[in-house]
Amino acid sequence: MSDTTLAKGYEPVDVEARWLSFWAESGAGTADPDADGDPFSIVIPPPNVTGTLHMGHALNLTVQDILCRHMRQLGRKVLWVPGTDHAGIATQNVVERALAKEGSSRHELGREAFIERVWEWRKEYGGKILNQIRRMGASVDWTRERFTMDEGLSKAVREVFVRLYEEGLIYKGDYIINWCPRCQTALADLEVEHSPKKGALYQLRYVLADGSGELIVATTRPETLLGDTAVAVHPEDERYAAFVGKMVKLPLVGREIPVIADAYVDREFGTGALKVTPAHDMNDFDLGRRHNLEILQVMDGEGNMNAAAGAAYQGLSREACRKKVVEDLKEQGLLVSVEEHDHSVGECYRCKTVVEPHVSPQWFVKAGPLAEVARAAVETGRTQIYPEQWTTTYYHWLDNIRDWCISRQIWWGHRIPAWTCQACGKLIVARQDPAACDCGGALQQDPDVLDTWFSSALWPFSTLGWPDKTPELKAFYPTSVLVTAFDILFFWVARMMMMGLHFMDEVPFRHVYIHALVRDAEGKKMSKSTGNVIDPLIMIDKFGTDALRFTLTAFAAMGRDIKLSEERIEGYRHFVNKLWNAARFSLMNLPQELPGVPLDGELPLHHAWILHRLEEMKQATSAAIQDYRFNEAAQGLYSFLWLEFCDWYLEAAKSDLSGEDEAAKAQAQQCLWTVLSELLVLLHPIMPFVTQEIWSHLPGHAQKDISKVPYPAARPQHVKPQAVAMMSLLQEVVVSVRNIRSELSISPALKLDCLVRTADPADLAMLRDNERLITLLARLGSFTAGPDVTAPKASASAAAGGNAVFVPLAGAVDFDAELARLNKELAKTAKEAEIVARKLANEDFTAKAPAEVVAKEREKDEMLRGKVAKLEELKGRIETLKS
RNA sequence: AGGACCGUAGCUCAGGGGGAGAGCACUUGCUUGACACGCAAGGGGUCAGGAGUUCAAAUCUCCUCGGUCCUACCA
Repeated sequence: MSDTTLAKGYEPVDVEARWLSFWAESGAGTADPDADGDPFSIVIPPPNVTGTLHMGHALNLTVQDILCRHMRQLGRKVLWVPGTDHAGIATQNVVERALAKEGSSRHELGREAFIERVWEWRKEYGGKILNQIRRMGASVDWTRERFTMDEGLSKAVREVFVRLYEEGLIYKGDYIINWCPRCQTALADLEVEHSPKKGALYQLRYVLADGSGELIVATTRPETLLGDTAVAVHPEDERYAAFVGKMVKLPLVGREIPVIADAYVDREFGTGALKVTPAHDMNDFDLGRRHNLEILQVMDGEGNMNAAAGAAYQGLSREACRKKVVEDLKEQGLLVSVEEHDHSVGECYRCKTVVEPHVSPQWFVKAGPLAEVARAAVETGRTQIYPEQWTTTYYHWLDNIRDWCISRQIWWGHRIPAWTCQACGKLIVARQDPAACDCGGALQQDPDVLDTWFSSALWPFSTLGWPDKTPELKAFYPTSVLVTAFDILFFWVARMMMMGLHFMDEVPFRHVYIHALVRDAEGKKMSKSTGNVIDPLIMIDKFGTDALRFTLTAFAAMGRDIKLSEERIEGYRHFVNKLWNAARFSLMNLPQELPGVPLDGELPLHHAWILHRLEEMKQATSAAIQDYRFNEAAQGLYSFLWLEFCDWYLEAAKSDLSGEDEAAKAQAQQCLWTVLSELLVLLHPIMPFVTQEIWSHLPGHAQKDISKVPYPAARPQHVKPQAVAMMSLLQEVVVSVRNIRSELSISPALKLDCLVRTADPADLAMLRDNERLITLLARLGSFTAGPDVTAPKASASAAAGGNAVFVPLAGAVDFDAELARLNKELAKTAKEAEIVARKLANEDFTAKAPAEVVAKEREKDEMLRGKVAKLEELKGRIETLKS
């Protein structure tokens, strides 16, 4: 497989396809519960089966994959469970739309045939998203893929439902819930989205039945007056004290309803008198229960007025009814005023229809006791949330939690395991479908299904086989970390916490990592309707998976949203290509058989320096990934590869690789191979494909699958911080020559000479040792360093540290240009020197600041003084020459 | 109403008590033996504003202004 030539540019398409099938065949992600090593496990946030991959998924998958791949490198036993969610309402809507196109409907098909149809749909489209997960390079365990409607997971759902019912934590009752008249189903509070709407505030006249006065009430929904069963005022409101206990005549209807007193009423709002419609308003419902008011429904499930609304209004839609009611009131002189009023209106999160509060028999989970435990688990640190700021949000939601409505009047989902006896009316909740009631009566199963999030809440343990006692459950629960975006913190994370703690007696995950939301370049949330979606697959086809993954990683700073644009991904493709070309160059200079030179003892500066920096990168990269600082890992590797490895090390190594010194050449090959190999392993979790492709061409590796290569061990003998200081002096000398060349417009082709005068023995030794290197990097004809180097008359000069750098110029020197150049550098350096000097002059600083800070400042002071002095001297020299 | 986050180079953003950074864009010069998806050298900042804590503040605290988002309520 080893091959020393690579194509000139990196072409991701073939490479990715090749390694995807390689990893699929080798079962790269397959976990072994009995293997050695500390377990590390993640369950994927299951995307909707019928959905397609969006950028949020792409980021989510990238983060999880980096963690999993890195943990494998560290020798952990890793399980990453993939899967999908049945997304009840959303999926049912999609299939219903398809049916509508065919001129059919679910009612025409009937329940069983419809469900059959959804399964077919799932079979056809459910594979799409899984394939997209594959394309992202996600190293999940495909042998353990799950779907929320699988047999095993359905069993878990039923077990949980029955147990919660037996424990009194699930109950059924007639309550007011959010109802979507279009989807024809109940919605949980969370599934209602509020958006501000322009509306009107109507003031209506309610006349006392005994004719002794009138009350003006304010309302935004005049049509609901048909269902009013009281008028409420604040008990301490003097304006209305006399009215309490009396009856008023309901306008248009004529029914007499009581005036009640309740502290809920806000005296400041409107007129301070509130019409009470228990059947059609959440707060009125509570009010009605407190005062034993009749619950009068005047609307049906489709949002149309029913018989109870009266003959004049029956059959009208809620919108039409409002118009007619207002007209009728106006006619009768009962409409006092109409003013504009902005308020927020609840909409169905799936279809955006205005939600109608609706009283109906529903199933609820008593959330309080579960929430308390879920809160405590985070408080005591059993589960940690990253970034930490989200814990406040998590607490706040749990502290104000209301019972969770879990029944949905749709067909696609887990059917509620409850039966009512047609004979005696007994309610049976059971694990196994019962045949008949004890009384012998026939049973009818509850037609409703469960909220999709009910099954999602069990995901961390249901996917591992619960309620059976499986090896997976034993080895991998609790999972290590949950990776998700904040928008499902309540929907999903909090509920998994509740269920996991209740049924497993242990948190579902040790950590929760909340990552960014991916937005468009303007910071708007990407959505199909706005048309600002960037399709990850199109980006993958265009720039490659690695470029996309690296982009997302580099921008994935904790607690921040990502503004993504195509140009950015394109930019990181250049980085992938840079790596490719660095490898290409390396391979051109590496033999098939590694020389096997040991890299110890005193090494030439550039080798010692890059090996030291590599040690730092190894330490920093792993630490950053384990702390969820993915952007730091990516940015560190980016600048190491580009600005250090490519710009300096490879250039420096050219002097060895193309030279005649065979020993130096062999040593350089060994060092280059070592750094490149380990760098590939470091980059692999972020960019699996390109690193694998290069790896497969590199000689000397028995393990051809880079995903199986352990993280490189630390080499303490290569930690040499002095090498960094020496290398930066070398760089400073080289840069100063390049600067002279550039600013004095000297052709790059022209070889210059360079002389350095230095009083420092260590600097001198280094400069002399690296003559060949400096000559190459600065494109010199000759290089001389010494303690008493004299400056040729016609020469440009610069300061490198406290050393003088001279570049003799063949022709006439432009003294003015040279002076300007030196002055610029002097001004910059003098400014820095002054800041440091001022600091050191401050006695408080030298007395109170930590010793190492003061020492560092003194060192800096010395260096800057030296440089300033040198620049002044050089400047003086030019001035003398000029005159 | 309550809460969270953000304001740093033209743009997008890192950093988070001790030398103001990156990418892109910009200027200049380059067929330098992997790379023009490139190389080299540059220009560019009141770290939103104000006050405080500190020997030292872009960084911590408070206030003001501007922006984003979440939760709740809105008869």
